[in-house]
Amino acid sequence: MPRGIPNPAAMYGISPRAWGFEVSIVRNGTRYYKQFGRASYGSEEQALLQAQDWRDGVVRSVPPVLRRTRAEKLRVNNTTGVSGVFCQVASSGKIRAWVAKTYIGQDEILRTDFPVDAMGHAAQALAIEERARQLERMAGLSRLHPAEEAIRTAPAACPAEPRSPKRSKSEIRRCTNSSGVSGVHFKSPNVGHPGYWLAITYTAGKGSVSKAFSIKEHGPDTAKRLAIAERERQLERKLNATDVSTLSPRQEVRQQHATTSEARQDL
DNA sequence: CATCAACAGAAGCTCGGGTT
DNA sequence: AACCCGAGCTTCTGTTGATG
Repeated sequence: MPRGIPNPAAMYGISPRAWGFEVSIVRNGTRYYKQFGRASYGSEEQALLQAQDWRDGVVRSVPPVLRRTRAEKLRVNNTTGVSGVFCQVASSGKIRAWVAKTYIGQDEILRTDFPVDAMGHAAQALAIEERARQLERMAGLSRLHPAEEAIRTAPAACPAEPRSPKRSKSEIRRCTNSSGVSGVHFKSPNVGHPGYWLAITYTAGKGSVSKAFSIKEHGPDTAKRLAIAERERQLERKLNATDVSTLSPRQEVRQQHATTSEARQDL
């Protein structure tokens, strides 16, 4: 999708990525973003559904600013101190008129001139008053994406399709995984060796723990089963040890980020 | 000119698999 | 069992072009 052209409604704020989908929506200078990987949610469909759910939550909980609020905000190039009011200067440098101008819509732009010749010093005050009247006619919220309003005003319906919970990184099975279970692989040190199944789990800052189950001792099926069970125990120990008090500053920031994201989702 | 959607990619974490 | 490297995945920030 070329830049500047809005996505179709279903994909509002959502960009497809090689690994899944990314949601990115900006409200009043704050960017709300979250990524939904295929691997984390089980399938492309689940990743998209959950991306849409999260986006809808953001759109509902953070509405655009009022059009009037936006119109009243002073731009850096404003020279009069009142938004929508400016003076028209003649080529001689003399102020010709004070003007009140308000953009109501594409086919309705309000504009009233107050010539200084006819009205004298009152022209400026009259223009400011006129601008206030013009703003009275400006209603509603800022228009953003064509789909924004429909999403915001639609009731948050119960999803027809069930949502699968997000998996932790440790639970994600890479496309290169050969065993079918993340963190469990078959090892064969050399040609003559019958090999063994290895359960291995990495923990940031602590390195990895691993345990091997020899084919010679347990047989291929039992060794694999034991490795899978060991991997589950390793994950359990890892999750139990991941207490907030033990997190590194960076991890803590991430944890807080995730929490605020979820809180937003609950709004 | 500010704000937004859409896009792009760097950086860091984690895992798989080979090797010792 | 441990180490190492390359690659997958996530997080986060920067850029571009449209719009009002």
